Amino acid sequence: MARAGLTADRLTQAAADLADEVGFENVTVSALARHFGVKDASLYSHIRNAQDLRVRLAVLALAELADQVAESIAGRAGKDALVAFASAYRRYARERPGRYAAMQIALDPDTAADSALKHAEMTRAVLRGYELWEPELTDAARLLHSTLHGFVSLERSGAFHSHPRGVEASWLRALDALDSVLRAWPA
Amino acid sequence: MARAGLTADRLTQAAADLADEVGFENVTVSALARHFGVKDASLYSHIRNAQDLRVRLAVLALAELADQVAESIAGRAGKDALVAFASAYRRYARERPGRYAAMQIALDPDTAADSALKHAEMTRAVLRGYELWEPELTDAARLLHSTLHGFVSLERSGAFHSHPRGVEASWLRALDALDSVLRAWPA
DNA sequence: AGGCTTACCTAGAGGTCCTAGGCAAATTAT
DNA sequence: ATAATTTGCCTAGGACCTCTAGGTAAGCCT
Repeated sequence: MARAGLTADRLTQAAADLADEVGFENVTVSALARHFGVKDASLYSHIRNAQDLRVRLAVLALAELADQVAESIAGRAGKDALVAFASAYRRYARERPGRYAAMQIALDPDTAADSALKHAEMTRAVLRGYELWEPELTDAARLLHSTLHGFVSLERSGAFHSHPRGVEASWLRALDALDSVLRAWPA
Repeated sequence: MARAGLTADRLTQAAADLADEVGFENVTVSALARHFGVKDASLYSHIRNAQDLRVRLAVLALAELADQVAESIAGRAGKDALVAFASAYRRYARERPGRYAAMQIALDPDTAADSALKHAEMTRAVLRGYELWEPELTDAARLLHSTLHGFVSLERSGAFHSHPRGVEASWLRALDALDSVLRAWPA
C-alpha cells in the first residue's frame, strides 16, 4: 500500500490549516488522520501525543507571525512602525484564527525561547523610535503587547459587538493612545 | 436510594471550583459527576450538554467579577477608581484562574447581556472621573478593557516570565500610562 | 537480492459525550 | 393517607477521541 508520506512538519502544517477552518479546539489527532486518509495510530510515529501536536502548532504560528510582523515593520520607524506592527498582529489574528488561538497556550520557556526572542527583538525595534531604555523599555513592551493582545482577543470573542460604535474607530484611537503614551513615557 | 440533590446552580458552582483546581479545559461532565458520586447521564437532567455547562460557568464568573469590581470601586473616583478597578480584575484572574478562563469563551449577546451591561456600567463609572463622552467614551472603555485583559492574560500564560524585570513594576507603569492617556484623551 | 529502518497497519483498552428508556423518590392532588 | 404526577438518578449503549503494543510491508542501503 502506498505511503502517505507523513512527517511531523506536514502534520503540523495540516493541523494549522485545520485549526483555521474548524477552530483550534476541534483539532484532534483523529481528524488529522482522517485528512491524510490514515489511521489515528499512524500519527503517533511522528508526534508524541495530542498535546505535542498543539505545541508544535503554537510554535509554527508564533514563527509565522514573527515573520509577517518583521516584514511589516521593515523600513518604518516611530508611529509608522507602531501601526505596522499592530496591524500585522491584528491581521494575523483575523486571517488565521485557529493559529492565533494556538499561540495562546502556555508554552514552557524552552519551547518558546526562539519565538520569544524574535518577538522581543521586534518589539524593541518598534520602541527604538521612542527612545526608551531599560527597565522602562520592558514596561513599555509589556504594555504594547498587552494592549494589542487584549484588543484583538476581545474583538475575536465578540466583547465589542454589544455596542454600535465601530471597532475600527476604537482601534485607531487605541493606536493613537499607545503612540502618545510611548512618546510621553520618559516621565 | 438517597438523591444527591443536584441542581443546575449547584453543578455550576462545583464546576467553577473544579475549574480553579484543575483548569477550565479539564472541567468535564464526567469529572463533575464523579465529584457528586453520580453517573454522567444524571447531569443531563440539569444541563443541556457540556457546552451549556461551560456557558453557565462563564456567566457565573462574569457576575462574580462584576460584584467584586463594584465593591472595589465604590466610593472611589479618578485614578483611585481606575486602580481599584484594575486591581480587582487582576486579583480575580489570579485567585480564580479557572473562572477567569471560563469568562473568555464567546457568549452569544443574549446570554451575556446582563453581565455585559453591568460591566459596561462599571467601566463608565470609572471613566466618569475623566470627563469623556460618546463616542470617545466607548473607545476609552475598549482600550481600558483591552489593556487589563491583555496584561492579565499574558501574565497568566507566562509571556512575561522570560524577562527579569518585575511584573509588578510593569503593572504599575501600565496603570500610570492608562491614567495619563485617559486624562489627555479629549484631544 | 538481502537486510534494515520505519511508515503505516490492526487490535484493543480507557475516557468523554450524550440519548433512550426505566424505576423509585419526592411532591402534589384527592 | 393514599393515589397520581413529576422528576432525580439509574442502566445500557453508541459514537468519538487518545494512546499503546505488536505486526507487516514499503523504501533505502549495501
